[in-house]
Amino acid sequence: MQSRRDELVDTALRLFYTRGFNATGIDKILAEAGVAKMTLYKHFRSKEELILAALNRRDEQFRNWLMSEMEKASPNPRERLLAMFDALEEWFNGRAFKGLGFNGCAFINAASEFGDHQHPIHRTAAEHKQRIVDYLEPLCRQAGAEDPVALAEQLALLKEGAIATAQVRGMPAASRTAKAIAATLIPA
Amino acid sequence: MQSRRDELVDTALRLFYTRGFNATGIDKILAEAGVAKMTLYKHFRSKEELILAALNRRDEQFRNWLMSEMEKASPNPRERLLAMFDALEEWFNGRAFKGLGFNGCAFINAASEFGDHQHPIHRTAAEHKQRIVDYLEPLCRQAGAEDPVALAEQLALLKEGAIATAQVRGMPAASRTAKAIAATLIPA
DNA sequence: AGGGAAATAGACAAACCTGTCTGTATATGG
DNA sequence: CCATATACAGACAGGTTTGTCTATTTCCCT
Repeated sequence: MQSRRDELVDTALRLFYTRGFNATGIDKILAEAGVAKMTLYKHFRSKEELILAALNRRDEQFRNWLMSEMEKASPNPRERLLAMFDALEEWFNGRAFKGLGFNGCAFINAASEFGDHQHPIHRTAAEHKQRIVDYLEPLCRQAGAEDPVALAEQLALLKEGAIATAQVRGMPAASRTAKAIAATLIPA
Repeated sequence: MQSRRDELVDTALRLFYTRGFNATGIDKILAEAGVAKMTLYKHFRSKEELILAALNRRDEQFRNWLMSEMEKASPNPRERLLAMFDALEEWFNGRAFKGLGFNGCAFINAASEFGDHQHPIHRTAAEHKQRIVDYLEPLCRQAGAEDPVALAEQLALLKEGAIATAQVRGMPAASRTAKAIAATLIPA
């Protein structure tokens, strides 16, 4: 059973993700969550804190999803890394998160709306991206990469490129473009 | 000499780019441009039309800059394509557009704030990205690519990945990661 | 069953938003 | 040099925003 706080964070995440952070008012979140305003301000000091909570939820949700997709695809490190791009395509096609169509990366979106790199929201976005790289690196090592750190950065960059391309141009197949490149980079 | 309309569009572009579209109010643009409100609404029917004008200006400005950087780097197609990533690094380090620090890609930002793919602003962003691909393709052909269309898509995806990485993680060196990959894709 | 914590509805303040309107001033071209 | 177009300042309407406050109700635990 979900606490009021959790319902608030879930609804906020959904609305922030689908309609933007600045464009989503507190009142809309409250109405959709069926929660009173004072309840929100008892759990969070401000809208900014709610955004941070929503992004932290998304970080957990997204990385859990991505890792489990990769890990269930194959025990082989190379195949696992390549499976990331198959997972992306599922996401781009709206099949990854129930009730949450693809609207780009929540963290790229957040970093774009809160451009100042010192801003807590921007920093949270940067941390998420770093965690993805940190997850890829040992896999790159296991796959026999000469420079696993560099390869992890390359694969992460391909992932970002696929996301941006899929979102802006409405091109879910960008995942395949990225996968084809990745296949040439990961040792056989 | 610049018309009032041009001053409006320039100021709007600068503020939209550095502080976001929804977060930037009409009044702030008017104050910074030193223009009266009625002048704005004589030239544009709404804020949305001003955003579209600003993005069209940016499309022209950005592609002119990118193409001239590439073309002055080398007459050789392969070198020209690789020079794109050197240009990106200049941009990431804030040296590309006078008085306009790097804040990600204005079109990725726009597509993220106006997520609906049917929205005129989102469409304008998609068109810009397509024009970049259309510029790369003949160069890929001249460089001797087996499948120039596919290579153009790959290079464009690397560009997007570098931009997103540079912005979210504050990592201008992402351009070099992308360039290293590009060098393996373009025939020697 | 009763006491305390938590959630509720709804009003409110103060600031902001976009877009309209009025009346005045400036500048340019014939 | 005057007529016309353009831009000006500033008020205004009507709606939205975040965050605070009060007074009431609901729920849970012992």
